[in-house]
Amino acid sequence: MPKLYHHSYRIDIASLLLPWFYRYGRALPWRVLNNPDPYHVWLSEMMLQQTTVATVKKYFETFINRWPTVHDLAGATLDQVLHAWQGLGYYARARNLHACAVKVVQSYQGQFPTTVDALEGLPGIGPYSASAIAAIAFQQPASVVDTNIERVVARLFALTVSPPKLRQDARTIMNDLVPTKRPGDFVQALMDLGAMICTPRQPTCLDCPLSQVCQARQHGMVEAYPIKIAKSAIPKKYGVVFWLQQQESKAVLLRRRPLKGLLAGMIEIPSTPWRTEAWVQHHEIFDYAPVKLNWHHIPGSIRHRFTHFDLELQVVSANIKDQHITTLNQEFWCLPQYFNQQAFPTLMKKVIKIVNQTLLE
DNA sequence: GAGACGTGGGG
DNA sequence: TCCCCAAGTCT
Repeated sequence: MPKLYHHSYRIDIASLLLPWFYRYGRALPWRVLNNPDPYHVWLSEMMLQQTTVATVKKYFETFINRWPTVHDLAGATLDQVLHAWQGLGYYARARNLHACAVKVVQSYQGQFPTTVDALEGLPGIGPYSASAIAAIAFQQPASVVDTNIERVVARLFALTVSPPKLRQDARTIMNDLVPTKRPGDFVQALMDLGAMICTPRQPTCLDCPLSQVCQARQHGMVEAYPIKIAKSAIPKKYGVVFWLQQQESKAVLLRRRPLKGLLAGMIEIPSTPWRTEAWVQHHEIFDYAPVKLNWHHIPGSIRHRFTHFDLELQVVSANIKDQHITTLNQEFWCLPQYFNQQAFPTLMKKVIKIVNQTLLE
């Protein structure tokens, strides 16, 4: 525990922070002053994991309009949920979201549990989300720490430990800071402060209600906190996509990805494996082709950055007279006018776009 | 504990 | 263009 940390900050911080929050805090679709719907709180927290507020807003509205209650969501198919989640990323969240809804209905009569421990036992809910839901939806003084609060706390107390130790230290401090009165407002206020004022770069300390008690500010070193870890370079991978289209019907061959791993359960256009060596040898590429045909290279390429590698895809295309080929395990044909029903990740939308540009010329 | 896991926006 | 980063979780 930092030496300069005092218990009295509990009062100081809340009394400084809450007036600022009630005046400048963000209006968000899932945020209401009193008695928020736990389903809304939970749904927003799942979507907000590693995802910006601006992006989440659209998806949140779509989901609650389509599935107004956790019962409705539990009654949806996984495929429907994956489709609605397309473009939002981290697709394991969509699988966990559906599994969690089912479990809440089956094991909790459709009522979310109210304790941190019980919440953390649900799919997709980890330490952060369990605490956040408990505090915001159920008014529990839970120790909520996300990257925003972690950064704010690191600066307030000039914490020099590096993650992941910082996360634990921040949790300990937040456990003391969080008030029993309106804890949900308090943690949301800290998150808004981190998102609007105490930002990673160029924080606007002149507008900060806590600047008077901020130790990093007193040292003139605000941006030095929290300590950052140097990131290693990410590898580059290559793949070749096979755009196979029926001559008459114009149906395109698609397939579903495995239910585990990258883009799990999402729909893709068949391709070679993605590997770190570029694909040069034709025979090597076409060993992976869904059918032996005369493939034509489509000009241009798709570059896509995932969290842990860069991907460059080339596209080859071919037409096939009839549905001669036996579709393998996860392959199926789809007419382009029904593409909007497929759960395509953004990467595949890029592929479709480049193909359309070429074929329309 | 470290790596896997998406995407879009800002500087 | 490139790098950083965003209300983390799971294995």
